[in-house]
Amino acid sequence: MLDAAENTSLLRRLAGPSTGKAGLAKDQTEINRIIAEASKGSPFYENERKKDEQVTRRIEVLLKKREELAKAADIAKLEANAERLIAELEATRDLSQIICHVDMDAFYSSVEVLDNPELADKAFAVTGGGVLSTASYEARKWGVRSGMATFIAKKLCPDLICVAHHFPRYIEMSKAVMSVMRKYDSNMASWGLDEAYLNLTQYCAAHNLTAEACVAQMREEVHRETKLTCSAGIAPNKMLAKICSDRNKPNGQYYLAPDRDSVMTFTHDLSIRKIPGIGRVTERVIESVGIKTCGDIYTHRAAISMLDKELGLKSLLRAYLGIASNVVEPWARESTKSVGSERTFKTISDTGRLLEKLDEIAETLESDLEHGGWCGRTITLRYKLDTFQSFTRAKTMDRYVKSKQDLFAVSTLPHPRCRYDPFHGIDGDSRWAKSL
DNA sequence: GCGGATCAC
DNA sequence: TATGGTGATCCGC
Ligand SMILES: Nc1ccn([C@H]2C[C@H](O)[C@@H](COP(=O)(O)OP(=O)(O)OP(=O)(O)O)O2)c(=O)n1
Ligand SMILES: [Mg+2]
Repeated sequence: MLDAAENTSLLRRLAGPSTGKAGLAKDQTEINRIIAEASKGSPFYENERKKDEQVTRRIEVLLKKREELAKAADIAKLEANAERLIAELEATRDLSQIICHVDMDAFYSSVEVLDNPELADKAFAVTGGGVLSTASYEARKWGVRSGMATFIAKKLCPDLICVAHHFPRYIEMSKAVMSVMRKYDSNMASWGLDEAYLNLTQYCAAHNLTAEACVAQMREEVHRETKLTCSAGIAPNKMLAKICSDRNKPNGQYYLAPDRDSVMTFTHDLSIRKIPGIGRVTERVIESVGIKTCGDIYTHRAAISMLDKELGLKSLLRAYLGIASNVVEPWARESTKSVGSERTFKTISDTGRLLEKLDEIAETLESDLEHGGWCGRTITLRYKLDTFQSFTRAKTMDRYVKSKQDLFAVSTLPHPRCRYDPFHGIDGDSRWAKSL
């Protein structure tokens, strides 16, 4: 039995991020109802429900602790602690750099339209492995989202067209986009296939351009060269720029002026969920102590100060102040810490066949390691049951390894939790420290 | 160092 | 007839 609050949080978990934007063909309550209806009783749904309950327990413990600590709390002292940190952070505020975050619009979908113009303005999604990678903006009007199971998306939008993904094409188009943008900052940092951060300070100065004109020009050039549209945010640091790039999506840009007042006004009513790193679970936890917006962080600074370890006072204050890193650096090979390969497959209960499957996955990983020139010391095996529960077993070797043979060392570790359960999926995998 | 949880695309 | 793949980080032990 779910009480009303738990039910709400579970529905939100299942529905994924709602746009919050106008133009929904169905209202969000109706969307949630259809998703719950379609999911109910499935092993996936049950697993999500259990995880959601765990979070509920975690919140209960947190609130109890707050109650306990509040009895003996010296509010003035707690607030002073927060104020001290605020002053410390404020001293590091740097508004001198023009940071831009660019995010391609419905990236995989847009590439599919290039290759099949029939899809333009249609409700369609890019699928693989039973879930959607992304959906066209037409499809999003029906509540269809990234990460959603294909069969649920079809219930929300019966006319949804499903297209299988074409990764090599996305990689190719990503390269084309990135090479246009890199002309504006040779230190550009790409994030995934469809996002990038740039520091435009130098370019703007050298070409006597305002930040907004510079970004408009860059987006125009990207479109001319690739026929793809993107959205951009311009702000004094990476966190703010990323949030801004979402404001005028699709095919738009948003400029946040580099002065303290503009930044503080911007963050004041900003939902904490917009902060990169604050996802659905953290949002729920923070909301439970009365914080919904970045402005609320200041109001509740004493409580957060008290629950510093659980909530992270410093990082929340940074969100409140709109202070974050403005360093933009290109990807460096040394920053890679792990390389892995995983597959989900139909349930296998037979140990022999399971080991065969693990062999295939290890083979894939071995090949990826070879091509990338990687090796590593810690090997992690991840496996998932048909209940969707997943576990990991890791082993650190006394030398760096890369062969399939060596990867298998981890397969002989005991797996006490799954002895009597059929496997659903296994992830052969490994984590790294060093390149060859 | 290990395992679980969370997050991002 | 049905819920992906890759990589990173943080916390408590
Ligand atoms: N759970 C997810 C999220 C995203 N992607 C892929 C498909 C997207 O096209 C691409 C970029 O992710 P975005 O979050 O930027 O989403 P889109 O670019 O599709 O749409 P938007 O216009 O909202 O940026 O990454 C994925 O495979 N699985
Ligand atoms: Mg995008």
